[in-house]
Amino acid sequence: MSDKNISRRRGRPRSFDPGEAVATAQGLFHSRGYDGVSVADVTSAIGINAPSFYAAFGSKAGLYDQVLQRWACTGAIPLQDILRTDRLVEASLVDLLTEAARQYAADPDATGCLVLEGTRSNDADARQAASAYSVAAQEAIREYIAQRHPESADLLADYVCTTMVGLSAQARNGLDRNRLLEVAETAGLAISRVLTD
Amino acid sequence: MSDKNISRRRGRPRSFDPGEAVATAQGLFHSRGYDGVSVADVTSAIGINAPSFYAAFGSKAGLYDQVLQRWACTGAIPLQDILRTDRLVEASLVDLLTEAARQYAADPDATGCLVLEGTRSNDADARQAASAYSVAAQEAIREYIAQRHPESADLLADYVCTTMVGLSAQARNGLDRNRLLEVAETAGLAISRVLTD
DNA sequence: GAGATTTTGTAGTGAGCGATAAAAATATAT
DNA sequence: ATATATTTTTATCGCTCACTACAAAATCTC
Repeated sequence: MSDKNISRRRGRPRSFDPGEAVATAQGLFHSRGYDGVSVADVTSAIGINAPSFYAAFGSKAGLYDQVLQRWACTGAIPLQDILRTDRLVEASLVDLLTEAARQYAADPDATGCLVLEGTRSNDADARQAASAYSVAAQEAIREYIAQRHPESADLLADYVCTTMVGLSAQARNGLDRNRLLEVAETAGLAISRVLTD
Repeated sequence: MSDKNISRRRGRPRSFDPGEAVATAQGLFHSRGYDGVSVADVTSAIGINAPSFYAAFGSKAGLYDQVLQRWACTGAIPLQDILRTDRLVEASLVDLLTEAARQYAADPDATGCLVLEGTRSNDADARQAASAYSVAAQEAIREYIAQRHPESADLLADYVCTTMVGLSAQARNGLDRNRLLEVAETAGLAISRVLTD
């Protein structure tokens, strides 16, 4: 066996790193939304021409799929760290909302939630791709609540998700971190009320 | 003075009623959003050609302005009827949220709030036009609260508006009337908690 | 080096967008 | 009847969009 297991692919080598390209595209999509970013925007940001883009990603929707995957690994709120069994459900849910508020306002050039905003695109493919992640998150939240409060799980999951959607939209409307945090904490009052009655 | 004060305009008469055209356009914009409706969609729905459209409305943004005006007169939630002084502030605000939930899910082909969704358009002009109505509504809510609870007005106005934005988005995500209503009532718990502490 | 393989840059494609020029059509004013 | 005013129809315009055909360039295998 030769000393280089990593035999480089034949042919002309790529002039760009697809991983970095996905990261760049994630920033664009988060900042301006799927519809607000053209393929030309992406290629010029990466520094490549359109054919290189289509050879690597297939289509704009294909790139978006990879951006969403990257987001799930690196950018998403870590639900399993927040929805813990070692504290009250209401404490976890309030933590989730306040963490969302912090994250949605963290970068003034990329406000709101990439996925929640993606579900509002005018492109059916992009909407469906983002919705898959959104639905999965809502279901995870619902099951977490149901473990200890099955009778309130549906309602509270709807309430928490609606609040997160509202926080994301308001972040994009320009509300700053403090105002979002106060809204998140106010929403927490309703959660406590539901779970302690 | 002649017997016909209503002297008809000279020239070829219009083949369509601009008022009805605005109503038709309102339905389209509410259903598919500003970006999701093309001028060709509007003109074919009205049954006219593009030049007639531009002669009457000037531009797509001009039509949208008239749609928003019409919405304010006929479709908006009547804040002055709901934010009354003859009942508790919390009762009015909960009524506002539940009325929003009802209205946002009333027509399955035109879910959510025309204006709140308009503020999320990719077109800067449309965004600004819709935001003017949205900001005015938030300010009216804030001032209503401030009359009796000045210390909570900023926070509660943010909270109520964030909840309404969330309800509108969730209505467009397909949540039915009952689920929206339950979310609205849950949000009301937080309002009571803020105002009675 | 010869041939195979992959990516590159150039230069487009067709479709849809908002908006318009020009002239025919239809009304009133005199 | 003629002139004037307004809207109509027809046929575009220029632009951006997502996407691609094609051949030259760059690397590998042999």
